[in-house]
Amino acid sequence: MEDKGSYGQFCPVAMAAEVLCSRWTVLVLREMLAGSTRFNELRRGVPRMSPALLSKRLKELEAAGVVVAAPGERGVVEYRLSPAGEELRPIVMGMGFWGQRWIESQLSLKNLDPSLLMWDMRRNLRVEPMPPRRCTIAFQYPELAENRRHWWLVVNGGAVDLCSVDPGFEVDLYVVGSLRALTAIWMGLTTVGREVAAKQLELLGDAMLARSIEQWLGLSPFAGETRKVA
Amino acid sequence: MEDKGSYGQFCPVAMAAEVLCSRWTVLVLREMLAGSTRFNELRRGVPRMSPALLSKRLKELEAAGVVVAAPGERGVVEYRLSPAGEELRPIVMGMGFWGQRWIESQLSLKNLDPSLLMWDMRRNLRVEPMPPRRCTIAFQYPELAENRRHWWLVVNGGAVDLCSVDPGFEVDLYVVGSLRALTAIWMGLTTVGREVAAKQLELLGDAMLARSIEQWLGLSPFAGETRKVA
DNA sequence: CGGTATCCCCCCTGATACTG
DNA sequence: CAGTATCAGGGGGGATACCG
Repeated sequence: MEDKGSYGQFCPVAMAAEVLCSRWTVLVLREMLAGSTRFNELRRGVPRMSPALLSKRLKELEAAGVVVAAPGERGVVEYRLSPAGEELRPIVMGMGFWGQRWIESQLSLKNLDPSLLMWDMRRNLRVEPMPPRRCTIAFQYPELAENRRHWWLVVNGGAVDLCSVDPGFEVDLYVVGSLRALTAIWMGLTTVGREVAAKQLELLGDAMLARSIEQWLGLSPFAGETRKVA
Repeated sequence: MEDKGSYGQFCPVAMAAEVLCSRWTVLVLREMLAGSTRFNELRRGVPRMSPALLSKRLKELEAAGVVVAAPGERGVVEYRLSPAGEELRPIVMGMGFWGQRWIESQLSLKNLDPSLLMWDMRRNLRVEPMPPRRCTIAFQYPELAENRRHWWLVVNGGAVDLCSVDPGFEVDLYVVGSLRALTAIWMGLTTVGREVAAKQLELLGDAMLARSIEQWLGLSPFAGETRKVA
């Protein structure tokens, strides 16, 4: 009779919490709100989530009317937010802004991950301020193991590609520094200029690209929020 | 090294989700946002949560800087929201509004609970439209077992008391009907007038009080939200 | 690429009792 | 009243392998 997972409360907060507050769920929603639609695309945003669990969550969200799964262009299933799901945007974003304001940055910076960071940067890179030609930006994190040290963002014709293996193009700009510094920049906790001055970051190559980096390197959507804690 | 419960992501959404999205947590926050401060007061709002777990969650929220526990007037511990906790209000309320819009009401109405309903009504009853004298409203749910059938709201000098045992006062108004009907009214899914007309609800006693019931019987904070699903 | 299947463990959770 | 102690059970979810 009594559903095990249910709070047993008619209150809309409780009903909503049953849908939203299971492990990984809001992170999956965050990925979908950011525009990911394919299974493996979603996985890149939640790499530590097992595919079985991601599949289960997607089905749950579909059953709840939040996600619609339908074959896309080439018959491949695409997951999209329903209108109900789209209306979760202010809630998920609100959680992010709250986290940015109230979670100690030291705590966040314990969770460094170059793959997630580069993936985020790829998504938010601003193409317009860049030269119209193809540009290749190489990121290097010297302190990391070889297989996670090198990343390339290739901007070409308005599209941005992220590579973890050398695409072979001539590199226009090298961005070399600690993963912690670049993550802090991404989160709006510091700036490129400050980290360069502090020798945590080095820009090598095209001077124009280097000078305009704060124009084209997008920051986290939450970077502007004023912090209330250290 | 790697914290087990952590998502391992620096993203503020993930950090916030670690704090907010464990079982029962948002319901505890809802209670605190509604004004409850004492342990057993909180328990009344989450009756199916074990005291051990409530205690654990309160400690977690305290560690996260969301809740402040401090001895109150008579040395009894009182739990209050910190500024960070208070800033969760739009998020928790947002979840409620979203639930009201997008969760099928049939689903909510599977979770009927007279104790929660009466506790909510006690909290939101509007004293001003009532006569200045002491008023006793008796609620009866004939279909329920004897021990959950009878409830009394006693309004006296601006204070509202909820009793599940007869306080002994003369009753000014009897509200008799199905728990489902009264819950639906509380949630804004229907109105007193409609349920009376449909014979799901009966008002007996003081005609003035009966006539003004929609003035003094407060509704759920989410009742006004326009529904998008059945 | 896009998922299932399987295994298994740990911890969450619920229940009950108890204590200051 | 305000919790803590203890215990048992179940399932959530992590890891890995596998399949179409």
